[in-house]
Amino acid sequence: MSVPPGFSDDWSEIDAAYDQGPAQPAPAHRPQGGGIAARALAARQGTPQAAAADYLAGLNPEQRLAVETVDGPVLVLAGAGTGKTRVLTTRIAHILATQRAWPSQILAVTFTNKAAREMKERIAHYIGPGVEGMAWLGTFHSICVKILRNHAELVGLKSGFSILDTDDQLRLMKQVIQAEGLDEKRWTARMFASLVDSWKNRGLTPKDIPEGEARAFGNGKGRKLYAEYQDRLSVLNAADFGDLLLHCITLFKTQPDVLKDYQRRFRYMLVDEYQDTNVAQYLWLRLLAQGNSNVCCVGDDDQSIYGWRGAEVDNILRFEHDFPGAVVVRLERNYRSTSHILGAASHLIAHNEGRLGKTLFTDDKDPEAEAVTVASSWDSEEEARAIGEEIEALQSKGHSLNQIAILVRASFQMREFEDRFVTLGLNYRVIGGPRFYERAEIRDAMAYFRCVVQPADDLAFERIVNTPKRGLGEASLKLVHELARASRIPLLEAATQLCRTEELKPKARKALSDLVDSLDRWRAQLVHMKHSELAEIILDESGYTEMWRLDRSAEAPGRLDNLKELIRSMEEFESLPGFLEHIALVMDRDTADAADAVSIMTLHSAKGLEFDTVFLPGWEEGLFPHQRALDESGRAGLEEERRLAYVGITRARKRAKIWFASNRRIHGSWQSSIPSRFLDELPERHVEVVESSTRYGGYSGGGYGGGNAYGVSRFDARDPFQNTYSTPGWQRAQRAREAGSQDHGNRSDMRSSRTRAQGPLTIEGQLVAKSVSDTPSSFTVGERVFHIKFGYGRITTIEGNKLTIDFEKAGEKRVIDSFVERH
DNA sequence: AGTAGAAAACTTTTT
DNA sequence: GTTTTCTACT
Repeated sequence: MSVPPGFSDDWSEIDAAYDQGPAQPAPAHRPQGGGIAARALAARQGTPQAAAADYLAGLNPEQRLAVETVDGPVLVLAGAGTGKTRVLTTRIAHILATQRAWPSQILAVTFTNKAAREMKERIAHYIGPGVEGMAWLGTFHSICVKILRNHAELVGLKSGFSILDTDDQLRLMKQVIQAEGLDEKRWTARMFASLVDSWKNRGLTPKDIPEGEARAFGNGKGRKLYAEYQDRLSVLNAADFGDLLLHCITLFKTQPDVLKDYQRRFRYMLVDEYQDTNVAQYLWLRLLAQGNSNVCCVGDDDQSIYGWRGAEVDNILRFEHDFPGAVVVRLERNYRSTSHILGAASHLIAHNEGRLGKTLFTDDKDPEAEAVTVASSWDSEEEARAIGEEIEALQSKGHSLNQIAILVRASFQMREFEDRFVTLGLNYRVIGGPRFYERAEIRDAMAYFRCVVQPADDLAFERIVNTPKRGLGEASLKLVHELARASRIPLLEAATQLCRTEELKPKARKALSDLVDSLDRWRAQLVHMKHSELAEIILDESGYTEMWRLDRSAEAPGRLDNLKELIRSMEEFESLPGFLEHIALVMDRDTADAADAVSIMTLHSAKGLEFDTVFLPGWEEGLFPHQRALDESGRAGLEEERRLAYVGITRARKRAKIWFASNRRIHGSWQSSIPSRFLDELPERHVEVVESSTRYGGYSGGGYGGGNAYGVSRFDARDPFQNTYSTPGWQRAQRAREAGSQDHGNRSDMRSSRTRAQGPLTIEGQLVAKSVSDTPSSFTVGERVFHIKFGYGRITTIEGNKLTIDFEKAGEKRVIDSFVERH
């Protein structure tokens, strides 16, 4: 297999640059005109500082130190909004302008494609089109792929290896588990996948994993399964995400020459979001940095939110130890947010232990600055409604929707906002969300392409062999599999051979040989046909497009659109292999949406962004902090959730608006909720508790005998470092919850005295919606009741507080007793 | 072989 | 509430 086009070119160009070697690149090669590099060059005879002032101007002393300390290890602790990206990009500009290295000799690593793209754009500002020479600016994964493509054979792969997505990965693991004769229900592929992932994140190959962990899975067969899986991958000439790093590390460890080559190549290394690196990434960097130690890591321990996928905050905490003589620069001057927002965020994050500790400050002294607000609502629906209203109000005051974001903890929260905004006709865009490439139709299409490009890609073949339906069922496929296994050949090869025999039923044989022939034909066309055209032909001739055209379901047209979009985006690439790689690594599609729209996204995907106004809904115990984080990771989990909260608040420039709802639907049933403990951890002087306009919320409360669940006293003066579980507000909230369940029996009567739309009572609201109850309902079978949505009906069955009602108009429904009234 | 209907499982975050 | 997976039927 040859090197896919697009790589070989890069490589020779880089080699050329590399061979020319150090410090004095010929001026002729410099980007034409404009950039600072040229100007710096011109000013070279004069004082370097004068020339430097161009791009160094406007940096504060700390930033400047971070930029100018180019030799030796540097750790930049950059708090939120302190100009982190600016430092990184200026530093690169500085290295280039001072002729210390060629663009191709700088390794700049980010985590997301977005970050890489952004960095590239910003560097282009300084050096013009010369950025294109920065071949080694990218995500960890994309850089690893680039390296592996050139040395694949040394780690048991061929250069054209394919990169598996999670879907393929799971199917392959399932096969491995089955082959071992294990119960797939007891040992699911999903469990195995996360286990393997965690091993790979720690840089462990099958032989390295601790015996205990190896034994814990699959009746003690963990290690064997892992080895088996890796074997299958290498037979398939494929790598999963974790492999990209792992193989790279193996390569560096086993091939000193190769490592040395890269060590010399990368004269300067920069790592963004260092707090998110996992052990494997750390090892990788360590190996490269052994050459020269010109490593600059930028990060913020307070924004480490990816511990669940193997990120080691420890990497950043340990930096000085790992890289002796490291210069540590703290960036604490915040240029983004008002002092209220900073005050709230800093006070919150101060509740975490085990942080390097930074104190953000700002010069912003705007007397008009708005305090961070905390508001409450009856339920999540009303939360969406109220936030929608606030956004409309902002809009009518001339605020741009692009400057407004809603940041949620979990993606299921997004739907309610979408629903509401659709009703309001408010423009919104969901960022993150289900990825384009993850959609079934895109995957199917990609599987076709993969089969054409990589005949040995069994997983792709399996995916499309009977999509669309060709009458190739289990029985036929079993034969193909058996032959493939027996002769150690790829499935496609086995299928081809099988078609020449009489083993298959005539119908199946015809179908299979048609497919095989088509694949061969397309492969032949690959050479001389434009890849986007060929792609269209493949989808048409395979009957795949037809399949969706005939599909009468609501999604079908959208899927066809997606396929068109896929073909269209293909045109931007030189070749089919190049495109396949792009899809595997760059999961997000560019939504350069110009339209004015509110952004809706998760807190995780909001990292690195900023908005004038940020809405933070769903600050409730169990949701945020998320129950699972607490259950699985205890205190560390809580601290990570708190960092997430910190990230959320610090996204705001001018306004941060926190919300919580008293009731939320989780897993389909209503659950009452109590306010997040993080609310207790906000400092009173920067926070304003807002009276909910609709008065459902439990926040300011009142009226309920014996005190209010979480009102007034939430911000009682107290020691800020006290254990959060014992804060007055937290305890009170818990007491209120207990009181609530005891009183539960009474409340249907209270409830029936009013309709839902009028009730101002706050605590009652919390109780009403409790759907899980062993207290018997006060209703009786046969009673005639009224439901706000379904109208009148008669109760046929009662189970606890769940009623089955035969409605006159709506038919039989199961509803919670609190939503009906006697009639 | 394929489909329809029902039960079961699953819902944190993602390169 | 939704999606996936299994089972039973055509």
